[in-house]
Amino acid sequence: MSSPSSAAAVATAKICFNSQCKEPFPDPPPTRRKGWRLRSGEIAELCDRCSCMFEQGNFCETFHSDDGGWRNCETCGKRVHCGCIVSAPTYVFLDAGGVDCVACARKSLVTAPNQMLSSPMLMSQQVSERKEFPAKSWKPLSGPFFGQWRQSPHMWKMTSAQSDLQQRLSYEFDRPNCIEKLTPGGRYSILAHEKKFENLSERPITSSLNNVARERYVNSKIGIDAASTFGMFHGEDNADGVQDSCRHVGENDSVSTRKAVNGDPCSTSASGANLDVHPNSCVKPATSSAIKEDTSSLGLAAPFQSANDLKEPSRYSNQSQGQAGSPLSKQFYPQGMMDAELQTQIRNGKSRVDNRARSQLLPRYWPRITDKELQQISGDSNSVITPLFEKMLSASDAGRIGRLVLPKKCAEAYFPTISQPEGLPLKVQDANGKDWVFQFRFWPNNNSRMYVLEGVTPCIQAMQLQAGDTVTFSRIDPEGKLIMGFRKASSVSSEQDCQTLKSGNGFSTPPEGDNKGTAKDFKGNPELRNLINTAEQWNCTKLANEGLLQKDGLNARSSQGGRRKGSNLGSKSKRLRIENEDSMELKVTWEEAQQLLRPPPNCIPSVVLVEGHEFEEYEEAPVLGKRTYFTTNRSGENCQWAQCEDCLKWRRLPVDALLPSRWTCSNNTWDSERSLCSAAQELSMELLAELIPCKAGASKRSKVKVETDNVEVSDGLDTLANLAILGEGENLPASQPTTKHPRHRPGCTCIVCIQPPSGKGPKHKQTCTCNVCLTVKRRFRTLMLRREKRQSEKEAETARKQQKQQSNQSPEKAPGGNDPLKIDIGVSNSPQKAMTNDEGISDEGFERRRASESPLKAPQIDLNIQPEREEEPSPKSNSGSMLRLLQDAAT
DNA sequence: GGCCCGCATGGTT
DNA sequence: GAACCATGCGGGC
Repeated sequence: MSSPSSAAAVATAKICFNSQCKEPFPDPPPTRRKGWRLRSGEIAELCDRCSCMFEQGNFCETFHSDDGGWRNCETCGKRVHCGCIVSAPTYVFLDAGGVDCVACARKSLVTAPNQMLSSPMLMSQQVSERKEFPAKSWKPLSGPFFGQWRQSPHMWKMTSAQSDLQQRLSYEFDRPNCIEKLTPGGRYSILAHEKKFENLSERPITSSLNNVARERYVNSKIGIDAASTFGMFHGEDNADGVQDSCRHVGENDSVSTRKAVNGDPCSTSASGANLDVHPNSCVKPATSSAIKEDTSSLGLAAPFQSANDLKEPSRYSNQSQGQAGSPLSKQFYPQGMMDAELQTQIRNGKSRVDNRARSQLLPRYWPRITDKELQQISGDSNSVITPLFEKMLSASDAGRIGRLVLPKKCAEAYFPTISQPEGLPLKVQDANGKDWVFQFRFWPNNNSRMYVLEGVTPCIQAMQLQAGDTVTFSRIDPEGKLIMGFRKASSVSSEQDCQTLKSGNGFSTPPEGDNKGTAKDFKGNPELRNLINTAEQWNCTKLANEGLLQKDGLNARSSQGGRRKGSNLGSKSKRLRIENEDSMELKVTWEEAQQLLRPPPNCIPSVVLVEGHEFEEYEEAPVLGKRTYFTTNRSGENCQWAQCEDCLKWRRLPVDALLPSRWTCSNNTWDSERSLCSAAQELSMELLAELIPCKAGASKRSKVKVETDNVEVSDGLDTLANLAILGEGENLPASQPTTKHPRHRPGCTCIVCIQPPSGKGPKHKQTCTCNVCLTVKRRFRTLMLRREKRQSEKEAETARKQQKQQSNQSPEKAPGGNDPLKIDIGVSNSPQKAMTNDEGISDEGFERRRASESPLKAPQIDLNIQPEREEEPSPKSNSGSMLRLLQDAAT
């Protein structure tokens, strides 16, 4: 069992820690020969051979084959040793009994995520696969995840004691140091942990070890590392006066964890009050609370605290197999980051994040990376991805400024502490493995801070991100790297994602399944959204299910990261919006806009059912009527009020009156006395103001301005309504709603939104066979066939008329002149721009599109349309256009 | 004049 | 009402 190398250096040799080997080896060894973590917190020093076996996971098979404790993996049947310190991290106790080897446990983690598997604890336990010290080893324990991430109800329901135990177990087994590289860690249930600790508790506890451990964690800001290594350390707790109640190793461990979490040596030694919790008993609320807070603080800064450990190799290296200076530190601590400040923070055990931060991270920042994605990121390696947070890019984030505003709590939780506005360089790796260095800094702001990542533009551009897309920050262990992934706003329904949910180069999140708690609504059914939105576009469809629409609108806000009202506009489009006073004033809600829709003349809408939702569909585009206001007088009589476009006087109308978008007194066929603008107004403005608050007393424009509180759900058609109002008497360009996209929120998954504004990038191809495209094409085909038929009939009819009345007919009165669609041609100054440009459709493209649009081209809703292509001469012939459309649709 | 930096403002939660 | 945060905006280069 001797090796030549070791024999050559017997004089200064150490003896292999393996009692069945005892092979001497040089001291210091030429190569690192680290084994498992000892109860003392140190690492067993092994000879080359044993070390190799240990690293390969064959140690027990080699040396403990005759020992007891062998069991079979419930999944693969592989023999698993469960009877020694070396094997402790190589198996997982199953809830239903039995054990799984870590490999199987890990698989089950991926394939059958459940509340436990999704829990931070489990994630952390995956870390047990790490070879090297994971900076985050105890991070899950602390809590960014424990309570923020996923926030599994299960987790929330756990008692404090359970939480504590989980945390403790989590970090203990999360620690690569103690687990060394054995096999990949898998999921651990609480039971498993408890059992494991029971096993551990059988080991003798020596006072010396306790002292060692105690000293270690007292000295170290992250004493938790030392104290938590193994349950044995809890002997030290005894020294604190809690020994009697902490006989159980697991319990003791729990206690020591808490103490360590305090990060305060004093509290450690004098924290008896905090320690008098029986291991198996439920932690008293007060104690638990205090503990949690401490814990959270530690955890939130975990990676960096860990890095701090690295900065103090003298104390930590022993525990971490001399990993000081490991890539971890480099990753998390770029040179500039390794500053005294950081050390000070670490030494002081200060936590930048309190429990509040942990628990109050807004749901919109919760990472929504699925296990699947995690697996994709980590690949087949033993890397463990820990989602930290995500953020939907704002316009300014994705703009040229190159500054990504970080949510404060996220920044403080997961990024290094910075005390100077200059901040620190932060190395982040994108999903392609490319490293980026951003400047992580902050601005003082209202006695607070605004954290930003500077220099993100190249990265943003490389990932082809834009406002509305989501960037995700994760940490990959054991490297400890920060990973910046992304999720395109359209990914949930984009072609590729529809089919494979591929993450691409980012971590696209599947539309469903993972957003159980937060992003439901239509987010959970993007195709439905698409269909609805598409229907809006194509047919000016009126969604019968208003509740659905509301959901839609709300969803856009809630599930898409809580975009603010009106904040989805980029600076440019916002300027446009501001400059357009009318646009600003003329906001109407979705419902109001819906009310303005009028069926096209002589057209009976047909109700179609799309995925269970009714759509009122017109074969011809509806027109927008004039907005009116309904009132009820004291006698209970209902009436309707409308304002003359010319004199601005308000006229009372029957409730069933439907007005064209431009309505004047002369159109007042219901009240001949007031059919002239010269006629006095029936009611004074004061009375009207009472009847129609906020409307009658305002200017022409603002009279119809509607409070914007409900705008969130109105975004879709507010501009549509504006068109009607601003249209100055002209019908809504019937075709426009079909080709121009109402303002959707970033992240909107409708088929229009998923198209990049620039026309670049992935988009739905003509051959796309996703449900959205198929449905759209099918319906489009039907519509076009009908339309073509009708058109030819009209043309024939018009031709006949022309022959008869040629002398009286205006040359412009072309066939189909009565077609309301025709009127739309003349509408060129409508503020359609506002409808689209905020969501990414470029102004130029929009202008071009608008310029080239013809009503009959309207149905040509090539949702993948490119502005450049729009410049192509528009077919004069309707039929030609139709043909082309049909061809497209047929593909 | 354009860009960048840093702070201020104000809407939103 | 406080905190957060998107973005506006002024000043400097």
